[in-house]
Amino acid sequence: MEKVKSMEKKKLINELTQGKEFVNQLKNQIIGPLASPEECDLLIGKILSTLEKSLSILNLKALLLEGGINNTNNSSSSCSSISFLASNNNISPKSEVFDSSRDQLDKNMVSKKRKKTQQWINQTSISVNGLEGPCEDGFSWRKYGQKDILGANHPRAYYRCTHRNTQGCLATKQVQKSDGNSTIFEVTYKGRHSCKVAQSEIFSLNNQKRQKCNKKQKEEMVIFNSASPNHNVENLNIITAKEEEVFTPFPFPPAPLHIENVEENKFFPDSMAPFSSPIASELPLYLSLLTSQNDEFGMEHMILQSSDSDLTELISTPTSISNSSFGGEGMDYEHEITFDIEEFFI
DNA sequence: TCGATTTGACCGGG
DNA sequence: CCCGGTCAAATCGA
Repeated sequence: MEKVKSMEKKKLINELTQGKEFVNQLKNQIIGPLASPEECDLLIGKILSTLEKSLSILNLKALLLEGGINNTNNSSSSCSSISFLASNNNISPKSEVFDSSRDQLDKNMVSKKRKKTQQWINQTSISVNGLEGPCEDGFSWRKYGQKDILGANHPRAYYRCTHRNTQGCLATKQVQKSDGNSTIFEVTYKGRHSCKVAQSEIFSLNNQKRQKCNKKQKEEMVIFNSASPNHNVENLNIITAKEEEVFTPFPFPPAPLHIENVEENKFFPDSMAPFSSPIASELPLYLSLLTSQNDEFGMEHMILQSSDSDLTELISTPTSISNSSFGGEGMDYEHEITFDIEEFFI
């Protein structure tokens, strides 16, 4: 295990160092008078590649961690279950769901009394042209409640999928302004979209995004190059938010992120499991998607969280083709895995 | 008129 | 009994 850690560390450092070099080269290309679009494109490709490899390594690490927690090291059938802490800035303020789930985890060590639907926490910071609000995520939501939460400065809003009645889509989300930074919205997704409308939108938008990906990356590079040297995350958020109308809204957290109890992998036949092996062939594509999402919506981090899902609720969800593509229903989540880069190599 | 939002009431877990 | 989550009637607005 220690050897594996050491190797991963070296690989990761190597990849990140390479990436840094490529960025420097790109910087010189852009600033220099002989900037050629082809070379920039090539460098961007290299940078993305190193980042993807780094993420792959991080994914592998998370899987190993999960195995350690589970004490059932069947990582070959596990899905990645990572909380992405993209940077140390804007560390998440205390997340209630997160903490309660941590309690849940502790309790689960003793008993499995209560089951909850799976949930994700997505922090967004959007402040564009004086307008503030959580970013669009590609789905249509209907607000059904608002509640003042004890100890929180801001009320929590409850949304459910607009297609709940028509298609029985049981996805819900909760939106709450962060206590620490009122421009940050903590969005907690619960359940899974089963509505066809939303998913077809997502698929078409994702396709559009892939086509425009390269072009967009160039644009971002230019934007960042012209930005002040000490631009921060807020800058990023503003830039990415402005691009929202052009690029894909943040889709519902994709299935491969879900934590899955190894023993219950029956919901993921091998042929369907997005991470049937720690670094599967689909991984680069998936990671590419993932990083794109992060870029576009300025997520300071995206905490993935698993808890026990409500099996009965999930079973009642109408089945559709796209359901399976979103990761299979009825998974019974047992564990919460958080991923802290700082502790990564301890 | 109809769909979305607001908001007080209600429910259930802890 | 407290608190988070949901319901549903009232209200809004396009």
